Amino acid sequence: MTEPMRAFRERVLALVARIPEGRVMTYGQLATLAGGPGNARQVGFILNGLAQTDLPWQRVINAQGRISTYGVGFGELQRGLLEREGVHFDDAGRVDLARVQWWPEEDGAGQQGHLGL
DNA sequence: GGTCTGACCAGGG
DNA sequence: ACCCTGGCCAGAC
Repeated sequence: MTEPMRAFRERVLALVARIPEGRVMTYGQLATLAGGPGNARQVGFILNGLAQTDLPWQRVINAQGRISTYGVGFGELQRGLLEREGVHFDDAGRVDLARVQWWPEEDGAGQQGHLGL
């Protein structure tokens, strides 16, 4: 693995670790914030195998608000974990990103209107 | 090198 | 809302 890619991976994991309970981030969003816009697919690859770590991997979904892990057998688990955190899925199996997507900037001062406004 | 694949994404029909 | 397409780029052969 190349050095730049290793650094990218570390930044992605660091971001995932900061996602608050009940909130989510998308693959593309993580890629961009980690300094690799366009590397959304790599983020999925990086997260593969993280299901047994203490990182909140379940809080990463795709840009359409859908679970992307059914294909690798973690779909039901991921959805269950998120629902247990209070994330709501609609009839189409999607979450309302406008409400639950998390951006690091929210840490210090709330900016995004996720508080149901 | 070449080629295929993927826990993706945005756009178009 | 759906499906398809092209673009994307690191890994694995």
